[in-house]
Amino acid sequence: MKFEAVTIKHIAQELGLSTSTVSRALRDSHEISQATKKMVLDHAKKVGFKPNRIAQSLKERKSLSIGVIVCEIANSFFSQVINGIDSVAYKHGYNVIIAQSMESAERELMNLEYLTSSSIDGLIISVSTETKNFSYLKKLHERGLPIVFVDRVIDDIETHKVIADNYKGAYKATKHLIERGYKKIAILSNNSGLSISQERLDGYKAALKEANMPLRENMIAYCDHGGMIYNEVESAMKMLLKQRVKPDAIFAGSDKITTGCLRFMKHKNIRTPQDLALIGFSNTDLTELLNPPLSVIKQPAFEMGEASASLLLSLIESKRAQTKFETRSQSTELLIRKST
Amino acid sequence: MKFEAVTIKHIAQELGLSTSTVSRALRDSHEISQATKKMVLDHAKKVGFKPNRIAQSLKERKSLSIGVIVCEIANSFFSQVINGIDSVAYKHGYNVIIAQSMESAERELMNLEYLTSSSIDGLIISVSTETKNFSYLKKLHERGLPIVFVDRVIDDIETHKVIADNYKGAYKATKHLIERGYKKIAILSNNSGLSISQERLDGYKAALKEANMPLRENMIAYCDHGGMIYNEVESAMKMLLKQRVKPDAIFAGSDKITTGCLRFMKHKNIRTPQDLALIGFSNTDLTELLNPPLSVIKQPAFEMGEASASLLLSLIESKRAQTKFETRSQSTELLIRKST
DNA sequence: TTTATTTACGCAATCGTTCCCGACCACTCT
DNA sequence: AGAGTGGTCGGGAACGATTGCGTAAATAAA
Repeated sequence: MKFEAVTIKHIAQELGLSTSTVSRALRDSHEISQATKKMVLDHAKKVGFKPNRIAQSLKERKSLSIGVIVCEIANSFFSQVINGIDSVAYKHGYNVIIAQSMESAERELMNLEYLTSSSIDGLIISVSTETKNFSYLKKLHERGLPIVFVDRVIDDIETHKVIADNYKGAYKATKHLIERGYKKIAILSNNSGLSISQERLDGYKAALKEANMPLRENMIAYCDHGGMIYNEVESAMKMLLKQRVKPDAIFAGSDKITTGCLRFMKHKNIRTPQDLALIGFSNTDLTELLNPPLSVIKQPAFEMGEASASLLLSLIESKRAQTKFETRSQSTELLIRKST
Repeated sequence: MKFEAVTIKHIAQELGLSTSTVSRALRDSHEISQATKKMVLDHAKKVGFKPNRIAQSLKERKSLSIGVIVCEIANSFFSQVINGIDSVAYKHGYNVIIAQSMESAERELMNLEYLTSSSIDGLIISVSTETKNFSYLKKLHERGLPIVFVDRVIDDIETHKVIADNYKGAYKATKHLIERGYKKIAILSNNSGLSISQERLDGYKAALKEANMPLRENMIAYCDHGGMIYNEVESAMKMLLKQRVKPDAIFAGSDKITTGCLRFMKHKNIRTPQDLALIGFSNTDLTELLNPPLSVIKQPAFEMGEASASLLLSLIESKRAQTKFETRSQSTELLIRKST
């Protein structure tokens, strides 16, 4: 079934004008008389004319849409980021096309190929945990596609990046645990290949070092898919708890890892914080309602989305190729509650 | 800055062929020799040719993208719905363009106008709480735009609809409360203009009636924006608790109302379920980790997204105008935990 | 009155693909 | 030998909107 739209050509015919005149009248060109303009505008309104954006895109060589690739929409952090992106894009008349990688490099690549076949003017991406090969992304960037990284960035590609201050966030969380008197602090990190994982790990290490506490390698565990699969968290936790020296506190490196961890403790009847304290990165607005209310590091997700959209739009709308790029690091918030 | 793409014309020139031949070779037409096909395909691959989807859209009069309008992405129910939509759309080579109404009818209309200016082939929408005037939507539908409603439907418009079995869900929840011995069951409903609100209210009433319990009008309160604003929930709750006969149980009509309600109780130090029981519609996967673990009615959000996308695609791809439409009602799940 | 300038509009090309017509060649069949 | 038949390919017109250029009429300047 077809959706018959009214075009400029219809208006031209019905009014006995040329398409050029109609087009110019609609765009309020100075070379069209007031009388004609009014006639065209009135008629356009009457028949409900809406310019065909596809045709405009083809002509203008831009689509007024931006692509967004995240691992998963149904993740509080990313949905908030998208919300921020959308709010800025909407204001500037851009569409947001969303694709999910589901933490799969293959799917990410397919989304990338699909989105970039001239249907987006720019891209905001948070790479998947699996992504090891950036060549396609790099090629796109070299060929001039405006790209902004958010959260999970790729150092090799020089462009705008928007991140949370992961180092400081992790540092603050770890320091908080130390101040609370915990001695054996384990970290449940996201995939080690991710920029955020490294930064958070560094923050963790720095806090330990500052307190002259030993850095034990067996206190570091990884969830390669960021906790998207619960099993991953479960086995990592089991591994940590099997050690001779068991941790007395856990620092979790992502939203899903944090809640997964809490879920694990609940299943195993591990009391929090008496048996094991827990703090982690998380952006759900439900943390204070949890049992126990979770101490968390919260990222300014919405603001990060806004920032990346602004930066992307500035890239898209700048006339010449940019050479100066910025990395915006936004500060995290430490919310101390009952779990530590 | 511009992203210079390689076109069919470039390939034609470099190979000394016409654009028609190249186009046909790429589309594996029978009227092109194997030799030429191979040559074109190889060269296309070498130079990284990707057909310009905008041009294809213009020519084919379809964009291979579907629009989705929901009130808010950062809402667990809707993000799961979108996830379901995306999974089906992706498989069929469609893009998903997401817009948020933020429960504002005005914004919904703007999104609608924008998306439908020939840039989407079909629409999946869950109307905003504010939407009272469906005329624009109706006009679009009459003009042939394939539309599928999900969750919040409009009865007046005849098309496919995907909903949860709200009546039964609410009935089950209320009945559960009754069986637990609660006598004064209040309902905190979403905006009364919404289809889902009516259905849920009806389920609630039916359960009361079946148990020969009185239906008290002052046990019914509304949150006009579905709990998106916490204040709304707060004042509704205050109103309910100010009554001479105070409720001993609350049935909350949406995700945000449910958690908002729990938040309110926590702030006011109202113990759950001793002072006041709570059950509600919710789709966060954190409910069992809450304090107390929440009894909830869970909707098959992902599946609802899948279903609406399938139905929409069948509408889009059907040759002639459909006249027979279905309303898929998917059953909800009652998860009994500690809050009741 | 003649020339210069403005005003107001139309023609046609363009964006990248697709596809309807032909056209041309090499065969095959009467 | 002439007509018919496939097999391959190119020309060119779409799709809908934009825009440089050309030009007629209207007006101003000389």
